[in-house]
Amino acid sequence: MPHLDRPFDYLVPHSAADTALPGTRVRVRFAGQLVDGFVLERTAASEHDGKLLFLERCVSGEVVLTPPVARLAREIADRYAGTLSDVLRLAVPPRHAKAEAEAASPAPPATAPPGPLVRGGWPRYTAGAALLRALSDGRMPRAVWTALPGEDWPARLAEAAATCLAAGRGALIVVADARDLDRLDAALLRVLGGPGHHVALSAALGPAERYRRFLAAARGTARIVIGTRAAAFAPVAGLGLVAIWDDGDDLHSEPRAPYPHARQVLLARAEQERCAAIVGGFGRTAEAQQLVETGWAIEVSAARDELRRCMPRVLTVGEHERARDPQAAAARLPSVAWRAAREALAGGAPVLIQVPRRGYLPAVSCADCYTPARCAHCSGPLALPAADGVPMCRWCGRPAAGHACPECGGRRLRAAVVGARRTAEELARAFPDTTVRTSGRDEVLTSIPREPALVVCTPGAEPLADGGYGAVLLLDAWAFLTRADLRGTEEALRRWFAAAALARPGAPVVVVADGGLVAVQALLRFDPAWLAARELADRRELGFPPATRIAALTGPPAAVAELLSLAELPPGAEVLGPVPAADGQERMLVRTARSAGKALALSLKAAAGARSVRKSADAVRIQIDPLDLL
DNA sequence: GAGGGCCAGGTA
DNA sequence: ACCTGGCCCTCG
Repeated sequence: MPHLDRPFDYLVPHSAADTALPGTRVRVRFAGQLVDGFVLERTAASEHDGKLLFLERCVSGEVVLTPPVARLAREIADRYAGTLSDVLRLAVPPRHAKAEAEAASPAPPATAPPGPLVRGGWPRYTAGAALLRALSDGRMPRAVWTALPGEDWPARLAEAAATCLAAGRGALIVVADARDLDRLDAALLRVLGGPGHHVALSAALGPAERYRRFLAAARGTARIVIGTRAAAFAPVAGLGLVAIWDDGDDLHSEPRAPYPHARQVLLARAEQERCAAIVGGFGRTAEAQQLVETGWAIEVSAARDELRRCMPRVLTVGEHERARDPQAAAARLPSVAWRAAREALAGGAPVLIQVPRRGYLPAVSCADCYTPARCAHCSGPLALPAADGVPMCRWCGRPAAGHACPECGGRRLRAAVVGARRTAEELARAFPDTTVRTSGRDEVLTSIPREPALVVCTPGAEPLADGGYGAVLLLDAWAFLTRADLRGTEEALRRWFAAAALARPGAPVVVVADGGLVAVQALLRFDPAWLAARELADRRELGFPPATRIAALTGPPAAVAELLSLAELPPGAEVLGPVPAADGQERMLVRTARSAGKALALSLKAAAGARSVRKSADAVRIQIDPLDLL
């Protein structure tokens, strides 16, 4: 409960004096019932005037909530207007007694920790060698790292972590998904020369294995922890470095209350534990740019001539050229893309084709008047799941067999957006002798061999190609940029860079979008920093995060209004809305200066506490700087 | 969330 | 005199 979000004092019986140490789990009687808790601190006296109860029971002597993590969780709860226990649910995995017992005698790492490291691939970057040197000296460098195209980023991060370990400190690296985690895991095994020094934490592990690995970190057996977003809270003994890869990926944003973002958790941690930080990616977010512009972090990116050496050759096909291109009308590929693909295949290399949408025809419109085809029931967009299928609503799933256009009565449909499956089908016809593979949500390919093939993928599912792709085609690239949200441009570029980074140096990257678009310009220059600086400037102008702090309050209108009436918002707070949200709810926004962000969150938390204490019905969701706002 | 005290307004 | 519901508070 938000109004109960504070520590409570208990007496420790003599029998528990050596067990109930800070960070252990206990059971206590609270308001008459038995509840779970963590020991936060042991003190000689209590400030509480009333009488104290004894701890009911020590659950285990295992220290699972180390004092630094407890402090971190408190700060994150405050920043996101949430409760400590909400954050702890994310931070500390459920206990698994068997795992705890069997791991009682931890198997130490098979190999000795690595010595001071080879400088690896970092000297290719400005300040790269200095970054490693600082890590190895145990200092706390902070870097926004923009990786070169084709970079073996898992190897670089593994080198940074190993350098920390050699200097006697731990490291924590967070990636977006299981695929990236596997790659990083493999890189660490290589660089560290074997298992034992590191653990990989992810939600996909079973409860026993998850807890087992968590304990290896908590006990300091494994000094390097890698994982997906929740690992940002993992205990790491003597933390020397936190790092996040691809911080623009939506997956770094936790979908459960209080909705923290892994980047922010790690940055808070770097401050609190006075350790080094690396925010890396092929692209750059406005948030990372802000770290550079405020001087919090330094920029680690390639010198221009180093970039030129490994940069692909970016070509654009705009809408005008497309319209005049007879082949484009007939098939999916503009002739520039067609030629690039053919040459790459002839040279024995695979070709990557990124399509923004999966499925067959994920959006269709009237063949006569181009009106988007919508569901008669819920107005959702109609899609064609297969060549000979019946159109279906993408929102409610109802088939729309008898669809007739409300504008002109036409019954024929045409593609409004072409999906990955349909693209693969068309390419198979256009290149009859070539293997066509697909990689998307349903089946993601990790890597493909060094041989001619067409690889159709949706963003984020690009397989690695041994030796790199001979050409990369970014089809329907404009589709990203028509998204109404603010992050559309940044997101488009992030995905294009991720795909283009897999091309061989000098190989063509064909982007089907107008060359005048800002995102396309950034791709042509291969300069994510330039786009990020523009993005950040735009956000400043519009008053959006990270230039400001915004809280989104979502719930039934009366509940949202009540919360706002109870909140003592910091001076200068600006209330915007309401806008309708799902299920008859509505959403209000509260905007403050960044410097008032903490006060904003605390005031909303206090108001939520007041609502909770008066047992107000209907929850209001409080989100700080939510991604879907942008 | 549970339990309890307090008060207003009802009923026996 | 007693019951009920709403309101508000505490919980160590």
